[in-house]
Amino acid sequence: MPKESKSKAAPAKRTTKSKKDPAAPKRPLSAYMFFSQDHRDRVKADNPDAGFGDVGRLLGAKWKEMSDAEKKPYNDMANRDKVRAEQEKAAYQANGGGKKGKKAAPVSSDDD
DNA sequence: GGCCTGATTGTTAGT
DNA sequence: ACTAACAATCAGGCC
Repeated sequence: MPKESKSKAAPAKRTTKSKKDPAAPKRPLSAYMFFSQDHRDRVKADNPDAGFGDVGRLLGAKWKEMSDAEKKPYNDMANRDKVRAEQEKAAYQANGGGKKGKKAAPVSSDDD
């Protein structure tokens, strides 16, 4: 069995904050992201009165109820997105990795 | 070498 | 424009 529980699972305090990486390669969306994109309309259709918290909760709840096979297509999308992220990271590293302000682009032997 | 943590993704809707 | 739960994710960084 997979070791999912350990010490992680933060309470709930992150949100788009902090910004240490200047180039921020950004990560690939997760299956949930694609899932929401497709279900956002469906959930809203089922809960036209539901706002964000309601939809979000129901969405996640359903997501867990979904079978791995159901998530498969979403995983596939997330998979392709991951590849996309690879390009970002690659370019990100090619641009300085995570250094401060540095170009670092040895394209030619002599440029300066 | 292995573990962990942080940062990010997208949704909506209100402020 | 941002933030908030919802879940995944994953790669790099640190011991």
